[in-house]
Amino acid sequence: MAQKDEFALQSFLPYLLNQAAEESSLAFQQIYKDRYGMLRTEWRVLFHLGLYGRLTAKDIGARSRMHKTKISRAVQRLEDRRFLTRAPDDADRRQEYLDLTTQGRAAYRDLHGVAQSYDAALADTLTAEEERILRIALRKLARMD
Amino acid sequence: MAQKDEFALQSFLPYLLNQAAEESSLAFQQIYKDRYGMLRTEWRVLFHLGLYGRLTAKDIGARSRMHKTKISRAVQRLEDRRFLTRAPDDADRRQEYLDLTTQGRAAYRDLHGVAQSYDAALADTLTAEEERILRIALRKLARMD
DNA sequence: TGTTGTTAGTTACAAAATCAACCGTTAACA
DNA sequence: TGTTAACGGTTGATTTTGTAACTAACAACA
Repeated sequence: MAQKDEFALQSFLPYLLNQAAEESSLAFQQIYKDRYGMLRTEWRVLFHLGLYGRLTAKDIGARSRMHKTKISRAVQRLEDRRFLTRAPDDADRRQEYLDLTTQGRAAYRDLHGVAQSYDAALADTLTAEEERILRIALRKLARMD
Repeated sequence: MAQKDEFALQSFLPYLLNQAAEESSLAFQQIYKDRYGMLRTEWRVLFHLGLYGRLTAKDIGARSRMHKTKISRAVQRLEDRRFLTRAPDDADRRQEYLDLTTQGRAAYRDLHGVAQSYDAALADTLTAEEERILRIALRKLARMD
């Protein structure tokens, strides 16, 4: 009655995904932390603003699926450190538009470049086919398709 | 002088990996939390013990790459809730062997089964080829190969 | 208008993760 | 042996996150 147990922890997709995610973001995390004292949430907010321009906190939430309290705190910290400014929306005074400052845009450009080469380096550990399929599969799993 | 900027946040591998990891572990997380009041760290420790049998905290750390304080606290909580016991190692009294209790093994078997079908459901959203390549690529990125 | 419900964002408090310092034990080696 | 370093594991202080309740503004509609 030997029970076949091929299902090791290492084949559990959420576990694998987590390990790969952690391992792959470690070095990059160190960079935005060291250079700009940013946390991951802050880096993400900065990235969204750098990429799409003026957004409200809500917009960022919709795109990133970060919880609004996380965004609120990240925006606060980025404002404190002069990476962004808030502009009231007169048409709807519940929300505020967020804009990167000159300093914010500089940080964005810097980190954008780092991310780009970091991504290329990661992809280099894979074959072209693996990379292509990986991106497709991840989009599906993240429900981003 | 239009600068081509194809590098969106959504193509950054660490970001994609994180989103996929979060999205894919959400529902499962709810299960071990609801059924056994476990946190992710605790579930991981339980799983390692269920899968490999008696281990020390250090062994678990080496396999999972969790920080030792996380493991220490997870072990503590699992012991408090009678999912595992500690046995002193007389050959090296710095470390302790950890063993699942009957209750611990039952929880492991239950969650193991859930994980198995959960994994199958996730894989169902992918083609066979995508799944195969995905696992290979993730193993490489997680440096588990 | 006025009441009720919804939305954008913040805040307060509890839960959890991180980091450094720590304790007892073992290893290395003069 | 005696001294110093390294190791396994724990603890405490601080930081970060999660959850819920909150405020202020808007919307819907009687």
